[in-house]
Amino acid sequence: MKTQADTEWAYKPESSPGSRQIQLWHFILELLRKEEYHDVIAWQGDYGEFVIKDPDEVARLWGVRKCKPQMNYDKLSRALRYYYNKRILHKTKGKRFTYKFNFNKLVLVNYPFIDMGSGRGVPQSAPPVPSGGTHFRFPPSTPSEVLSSSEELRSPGMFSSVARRMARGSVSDCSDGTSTNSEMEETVGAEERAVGPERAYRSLLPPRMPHDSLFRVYGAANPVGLPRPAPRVHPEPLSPFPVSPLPGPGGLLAPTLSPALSMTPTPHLPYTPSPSLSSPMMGSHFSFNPEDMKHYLQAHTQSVYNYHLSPRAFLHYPNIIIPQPHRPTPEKPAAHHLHGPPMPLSHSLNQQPGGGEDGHQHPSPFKFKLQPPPLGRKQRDAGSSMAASSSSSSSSQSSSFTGSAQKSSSVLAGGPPKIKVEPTSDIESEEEVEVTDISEEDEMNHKDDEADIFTPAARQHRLQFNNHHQANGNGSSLSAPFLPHSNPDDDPDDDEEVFKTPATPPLGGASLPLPLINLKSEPGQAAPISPGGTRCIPLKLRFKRRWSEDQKMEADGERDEAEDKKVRAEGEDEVEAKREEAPAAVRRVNEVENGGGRGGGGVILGLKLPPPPTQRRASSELQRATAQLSLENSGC
DNA sequence: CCCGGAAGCT
DNA sequence: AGCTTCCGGG
Repeated sequence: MKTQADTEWAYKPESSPGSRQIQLWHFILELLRKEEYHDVIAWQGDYGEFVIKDPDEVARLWGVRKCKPQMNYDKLSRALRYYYNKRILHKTKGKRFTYKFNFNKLVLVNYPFIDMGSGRGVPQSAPPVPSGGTHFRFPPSTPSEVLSSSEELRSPGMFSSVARRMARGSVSDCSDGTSTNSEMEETVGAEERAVGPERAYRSLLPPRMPHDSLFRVYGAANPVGLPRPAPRVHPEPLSPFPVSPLPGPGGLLAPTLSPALSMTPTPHLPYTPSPSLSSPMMGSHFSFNPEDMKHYLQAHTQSVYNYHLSPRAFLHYPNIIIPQPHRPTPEKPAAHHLHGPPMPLSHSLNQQPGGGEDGHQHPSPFKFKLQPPPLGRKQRDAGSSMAASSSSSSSSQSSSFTGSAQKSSSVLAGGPPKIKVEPTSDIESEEEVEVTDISEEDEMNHKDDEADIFTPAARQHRLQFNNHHQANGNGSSLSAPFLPHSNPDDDPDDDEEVFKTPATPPLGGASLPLPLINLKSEPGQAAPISPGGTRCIPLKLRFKRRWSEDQKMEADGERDEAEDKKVRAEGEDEVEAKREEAPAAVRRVNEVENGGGRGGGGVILGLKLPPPPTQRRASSELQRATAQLSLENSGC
């Protein structure tokens, strides 16, 4: 077994063996979210894409942080490359010093609140991600990781921890993480606050902004999805992070809401039952009653599942379930299509029914699982992986579920937990052990059974997802997790494959577990809905439709490295047209920017966006701060 | 520049 | 596990 021990390390901030210290990608994120460093590294382009304007500086900073004076871009880039396999990052081909995070659902899901950069200039490319936390990890790709879940990630805790971490200064000292806790430099806080408002606006403005939606959702929804991170606790509205460095085992619920959230008009939070989904079912009579909530949730969940969202995400929250797709419902598919405002869906849930504010501590473990590593790459994977896979088998789930599940079962599910259990059939490795998320498998293989059931469309959908892989970055992955469709943009970046959130738990899970199951089997309870039997299906269909439309419109572009993809399959997808890549123009822009930036140009750039329609503007603030770098130098 | 294998460190 | 170092290759 794997059990916690194995996985723990993942969360552990600094203590874990192996990795605990700050991880490079965390560090990158950290820098990205700070204005001070916009001269050296900044979001740019597609969602999750960033450019290192000053490689040497970034490397230097990294070296400082890790106390590796010898660090240089060559080494740093190697480390970055190392992330390719993990699927945390990938290179944006054609653009120098430009990489892209594979944000996916996972991140969002897990750390929705994070706002990434928030900084002002954050382009759409900026994904909401937690920046500073060390704990925060992407989904694991290995088996062992898969299970990880426990400690921090688990719901509330996770958030809090993340938040805390965010608080800490980025570069700062070289201290190992060991004692990190104490550290905290306030620097961040101050800045952030100041900016707060701006950000907020920023987020509001952009059409697409995924984050926005997320934030909102979360804000509103927090309660919903998670056991609720302490809702009321908001630290400060403006301040992005609460500050507590250490995560306590349990306790900290810091609400780490993203600034955005706070900023956002709260109006919807509380109320707003989510128009979107409301559709048939709850629409009219939605209330915050527990029951309603339950139904609501279920419905969403189902939809989501069908969509291929990762179930895991949902699983995490036994009781509640997930936020669901933010997207407004599909009712109108056409409506602008797009970016529409993210609707609130989740928020509705948020409110926990009944008073729920209180407690909640569900232990749901958040486990993330990632996909198997890159198998594609070369020999290494190939040979070994194959072998391994065969052996794999199931193992698993048992461990994972157990605990948490029990408690909350009643909530949603009511029914028997159906969680699934697939023995991982083919999946490669133990990874699957966990709950076996179907989704993953699907994604990977695209076999999905579940979805198909519902409709062919679904299938397509998935395929598309898979195929896209890199889609343009529409970015939107954020929503993906919760919402399948959120913006038109959102596409799964691709990585969807990679990041999946595994879900967790069991129990409560019962409700969520598998789509198939749910749908079909769920008897009374499950069906939340409405009178007819329509319940989920309709929704699903709608979503799909929408999705399809969106996808087509967007057509993703870049497939860049098809390498990965090739693995998956061949098949049928292809429907959509893929654009070859972002147009040259884009590149040019980038280059220009880059060049300028590095040279001292100082230009920030801001915008550019390749993709579709939405765009955003950029802000021009930048320079301000190089001085701050000095902070870091502290001494090692 | 960028890519990854390989070895080594923690 | 997660880099860090080196390094040959494109």
